[in-house]
Amino acid sequence: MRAEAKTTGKSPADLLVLERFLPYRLSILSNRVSRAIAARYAKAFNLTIPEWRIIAVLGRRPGLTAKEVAEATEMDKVAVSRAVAKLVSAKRVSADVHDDDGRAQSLTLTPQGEALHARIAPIAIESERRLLAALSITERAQLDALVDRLLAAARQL
Amino acid sequence: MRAEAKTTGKSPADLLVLERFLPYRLSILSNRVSRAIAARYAKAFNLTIPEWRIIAVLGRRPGLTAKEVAEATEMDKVAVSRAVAKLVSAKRVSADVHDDDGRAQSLTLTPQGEALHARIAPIAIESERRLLAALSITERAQLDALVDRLLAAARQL
DNA sequence: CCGATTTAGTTTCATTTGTAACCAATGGCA
DNA sequence: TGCCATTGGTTACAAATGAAACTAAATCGG
Repeated sequence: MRAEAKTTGKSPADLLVLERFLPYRLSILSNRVSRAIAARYAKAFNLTIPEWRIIAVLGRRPGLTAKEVAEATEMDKVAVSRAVAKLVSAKRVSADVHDDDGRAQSLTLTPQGEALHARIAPIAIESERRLLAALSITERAQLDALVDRLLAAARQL
Repeated sequence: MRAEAKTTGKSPADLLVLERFLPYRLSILSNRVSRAIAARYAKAFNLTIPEWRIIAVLGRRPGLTAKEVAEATEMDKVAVSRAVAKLVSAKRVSADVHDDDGRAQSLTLTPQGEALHARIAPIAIESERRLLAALSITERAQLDALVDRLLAAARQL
């Protein structure tokens, strides 16, 4: 046992235990979950996570511009641009010049994109269901509320 | 309004709302938090997140091998190898051949590494504190328990 | 209407990350 | 003892990501 002189004995190591550190745990949790889900569609459909997010958003809100997609998915515009390019060349998304802005493009799922969406959405939902199976209904509601609050708090960090 | 024939009217889009999808929200949350914290030390100390994790773990548990560090931080061994290489060349970590295995190395913080740890740990703790300030004590306990359960559940996904 | 500024999206280049192949030391075990 | 499968760690190469510069269309001020 190392002498601690007359201090409190609190060293940084006592205060910061990585395994209990919330940011670290959130990162691990998020990675585990994303990887598990992506594993179920990535190779099979040749689809990356950013691409899938765009499909998901366009499925519900067709006609968004790239900028709007970027806002809705919280991806940056470069990521959106690249993913959209791949989706368009795979004929999963069509990009038409926006009616009243020649720079912007109006993005929509093609029938193939729709079909893909229809196939993957259930897989995603099912994964979420399996994850949440570990919690009771009440706990799910708690979790939901807590995550909302943390998301808001994290925005101001 | 589009006709829905005689089905239930539930399309994948109704079921999967990205903004409410837990895996997506966890990903956003984790990114926001990690970026906010990293912003406070990354440039100032020229330290990446993986490097920081290794420092944090070695601070509490000196003498671990690269493999053990990889397990403790849930990083893969390549990431550990690279980060350790940088840390060693920056003289923040020392790597000595392990006593009873010539392949393995025993990793410890140098005095400089210790000093860095002592400076960053409080920053990290403070960030976590600020994030958790959004929650009551009870809620923090709830969150902790929920995250534990989800981490376990996610492992089996 | 014309030039200056802003905005949508793309491209380029450097860095990071992931996967697989690899090297070297170890631990059976015949 | 001497071979072979395993394990700790690194290297090499490809793909993903991020920051900044860039193009082109739109808006604003005069």
